[in-house]
Amino acid sequence: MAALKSDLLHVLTERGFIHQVSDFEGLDAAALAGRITTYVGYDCTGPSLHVGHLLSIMMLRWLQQAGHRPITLMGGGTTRVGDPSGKDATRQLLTVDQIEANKTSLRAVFARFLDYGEGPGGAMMVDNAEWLAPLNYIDFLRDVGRHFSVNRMLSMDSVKLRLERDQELSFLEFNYMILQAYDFVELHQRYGCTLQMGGSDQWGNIVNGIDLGRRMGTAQLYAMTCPLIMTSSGVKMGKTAQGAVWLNRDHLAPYLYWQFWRNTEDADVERFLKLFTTLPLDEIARLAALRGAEINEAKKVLATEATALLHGREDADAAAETARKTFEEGTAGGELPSFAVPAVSLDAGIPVLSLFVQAGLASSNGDARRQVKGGGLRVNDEPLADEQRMIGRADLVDGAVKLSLGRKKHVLVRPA
RNA sequence: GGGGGAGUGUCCCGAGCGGCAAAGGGGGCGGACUGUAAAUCCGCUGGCUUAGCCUUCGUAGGUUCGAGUCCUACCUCCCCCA
Repeated sequence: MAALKSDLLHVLTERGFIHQVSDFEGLDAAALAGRITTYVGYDCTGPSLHVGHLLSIMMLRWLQQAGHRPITLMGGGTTRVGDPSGKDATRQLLTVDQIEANKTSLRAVFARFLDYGEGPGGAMMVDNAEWLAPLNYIDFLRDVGRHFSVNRMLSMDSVKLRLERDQELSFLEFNYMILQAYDFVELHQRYGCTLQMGGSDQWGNIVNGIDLGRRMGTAQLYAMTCPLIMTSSGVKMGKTAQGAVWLNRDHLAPYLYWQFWRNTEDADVERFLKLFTTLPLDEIARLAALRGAEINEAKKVLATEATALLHGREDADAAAETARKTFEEGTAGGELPSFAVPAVSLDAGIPVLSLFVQAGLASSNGDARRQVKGGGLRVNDEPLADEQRMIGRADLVDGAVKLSLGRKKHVLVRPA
């Protein structure tokens, strides 16, 4: 690979964002020559994005920073079809209403990372339902479908894997790659978009778009993918057993988001600082050099910076302060998750077990009971030994009762 | 259409001579040790008003004192033949 000349590829490379690029030199030259327009597509399969999406958003952010124009493409049309990539089985088909609701709910997050201003480098939000929904079947087959070879489609990973494992692949899903390829061409024709980025599982779909573009006479298009992030222990990042690590604050409070980053494994700290914060590399190198318990300082910086990008500096600092009070002072910080109980029932007294269940720290009374036996529950930092205990007004400390499961999960119960 | 095989604990994989709340993993949660890390060790992992009761093995019936296990029908998936 020749020395990189463009800021764009330089930054993305040294921060570890790049997994594959279709034509490194060509893209480098294009980025150097002028403003390029790039898109990343987001399916509307859920009500919120999660940390798995963050990598591509950060790429768009750096790209905009380097003077180029990002497009966030909402998959209002493609989600009605469903991407088979990386999925074992057909997903439940979402209704159009659900997709629309999801789309609305996803939008806000992007504005935290990208500038949707009017300028030539301003980001754009586009929905592919705009051109996919009105398509006429016969026309589409003749104009676009004729460029696709079924022989080749069958050899694509997303299709091949399903066939090899004898897993159902509906004709509907089989069409997904055609629509995504067409999106790229459409975005090129409408907005001069020449680069599509995405996760490494999107490589095949993106390259299809480049091919289709060539056949339909667009300028040279480019593909760039980012790596699939696994934690050092080999788990796909952001998929906890409780569910995804959501970006929308009504799905995951800033404090809990901060906690997610704070609990990063030592071995991942440097990589995550590069990918998920905008700190300069020499600062990151300094933090990553910390050893032993000192690396916790780096984790706090990671947590605060990553949270600040998404939720703002103020909420990030508040989360950090709450964590400090909770974990270093052993008191209760104000940003801890809280849960309100009617004042009258508090006066009457509430059985501890059911209180833990209501607070979401136990899934059933039996679960809570087991946790008591295992020594995992605390009330106001006192280990809970008596599962019959009643919680009442007398247990309020500074207006709240602090319930804890293990050392990390705390909920404040307040009268309402 | 004909022949064969499979569906087990609402996270997954998976054993299961008619006595089964059902082996064993993985994952998860908790405890110990630590640094809110990793590794390691230990415990837990259907519900309840917990010496007991209730609900679970694709669905619905049946045989039996007793069914995940045997019988019948049906559903779904896979393989071979057409």
